[in-house]
Amino acid sequence: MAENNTTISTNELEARLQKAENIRMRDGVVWKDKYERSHRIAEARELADDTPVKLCGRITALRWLGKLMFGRIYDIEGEIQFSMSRSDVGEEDYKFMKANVDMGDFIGIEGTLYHTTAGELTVKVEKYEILAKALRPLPEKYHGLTDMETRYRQRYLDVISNPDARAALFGRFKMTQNLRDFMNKHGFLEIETPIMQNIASGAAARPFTTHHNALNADFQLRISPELFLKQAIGAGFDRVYEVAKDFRNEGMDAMHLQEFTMIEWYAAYWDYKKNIQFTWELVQELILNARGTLQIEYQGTKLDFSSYEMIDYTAKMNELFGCNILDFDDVNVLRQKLVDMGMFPMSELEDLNSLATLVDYVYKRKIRVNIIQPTFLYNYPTYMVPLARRSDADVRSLDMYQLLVCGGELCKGYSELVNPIQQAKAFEDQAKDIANGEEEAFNPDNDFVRAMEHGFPPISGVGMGIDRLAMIVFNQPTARDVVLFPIMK
RNA sequence: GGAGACAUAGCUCAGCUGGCUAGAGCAACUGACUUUUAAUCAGUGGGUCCAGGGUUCGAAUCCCUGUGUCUCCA
Repeated sequence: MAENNTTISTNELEARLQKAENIRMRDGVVWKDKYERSHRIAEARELADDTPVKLCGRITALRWLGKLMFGRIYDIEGEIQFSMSRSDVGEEDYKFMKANVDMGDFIGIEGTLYHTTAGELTVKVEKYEILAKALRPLPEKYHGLTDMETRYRQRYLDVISNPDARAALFGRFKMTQNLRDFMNKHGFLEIETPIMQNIASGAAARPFTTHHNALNADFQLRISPELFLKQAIGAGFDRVYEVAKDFRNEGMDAMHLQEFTMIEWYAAYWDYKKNIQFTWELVQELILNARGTLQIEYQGTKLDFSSYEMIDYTAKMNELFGCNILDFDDVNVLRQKLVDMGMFPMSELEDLNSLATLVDYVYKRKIRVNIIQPTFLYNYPTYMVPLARRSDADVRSLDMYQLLVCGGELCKGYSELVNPIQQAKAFEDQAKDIANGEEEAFNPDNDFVRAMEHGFPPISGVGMGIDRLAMIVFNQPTARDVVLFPIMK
């Protein structure tokens, strides 16, 4: 169903076309160019009775009771009821409205606020203007739109008719706005870095490839903005962030989208401990703003964001493995040990060709799934990430952390590796893993190493998945439910 | 990549082991109605039963293929 072949009920379309023609004959144009409102709907809801208002929006309800009618106009922030009587607007305009205005149309209304006998805030309309005709009807008002395909492909209908979808999607974007406010308030500057890159790096993921005709070269879509953002710090930008669409050409499920949004921020002269605190303040503020409380429920699980746990990743893994995972430098030895312990069959592990993927595999199945309440994991083995700073206390460990909720990673941050000699070596090790058949390794980036050789200050940076955070905050089962227009085949 | 489920009016859904002209509610159309909240009441119209093929006297229904969507697994 790639092309637009959705049919319109014949008599419905004909009726609406005729009404459009009637409007054209009276007004000259059907689809108007503007309307000067006095307030937005949500603003008008705060005003006292008898206040004169001029409002506009899409009609979502119409109830005709003879010489009196009630209707409702809608926008993304709110809805308000209006009433119109034949005596107030005049017989001719009243009849015209009844004959030619449908649910789904846009209308401007002018009148005063009052409360009905049932206690509902209502605009008593004295004058109206038809602003736009809808040729297709809205979905049914009571059941709303439930067909998942239509909800995704025609998301505007979903947003109009399903309050839950509206709350999640509107909330997501308000949250992103809030996020920017928070970053700006703390002295971060929003910058932009390239999406089309020669070789995508900064994460272990398969990229999308495209072709640049003018340069006659293949490019990859970014999988992470990290390397460019750190080069911006090298340029002297002290604190930067980017709300970045990343693209990873991998499997699709409830938690993973191929096109997703991260915010990454980098601060010179901070370490990861400072960033743990900053991350927590940010997450708390976003949840509090969106939900008004730090105790929220996600798909039946109660979550409490008033406090967090800290778990030492290496210590936890050592407990599980019965040995020190920092002592290994050969993936085959560790893999054999896991098989000997009876933790996994060899067939399940044989395609994991680096210590990083092997350890990560075990972590995801044995540890991550059990972490429900907000938890910071910290102290990771150095072989896990080639871009993070080694601990000054033990070079085999990283100054890195992740925030987990409901068995999912919301963000990853670390003190950045700014030692160019270690960085070059780490990329060499990644290149070996790639040569070893490991697909999930970081692509070396020599331009990045050169930038680091020119000198980087102390840095700490974080990447946080906005889609995942929005899923949790707005209690949505899949990441697509917080994406306005998700990709469809 | 593997398995399962689903696809019927603009929307939400019925439609039994195959059997009259495929139904309901909302929406639309005609009419009544000055305080409705899924308004109510009376009447009318509206279908490529996802597409293609097969079985059969007869297919929305059974079988095959395809398309799309969802869920679970890898």
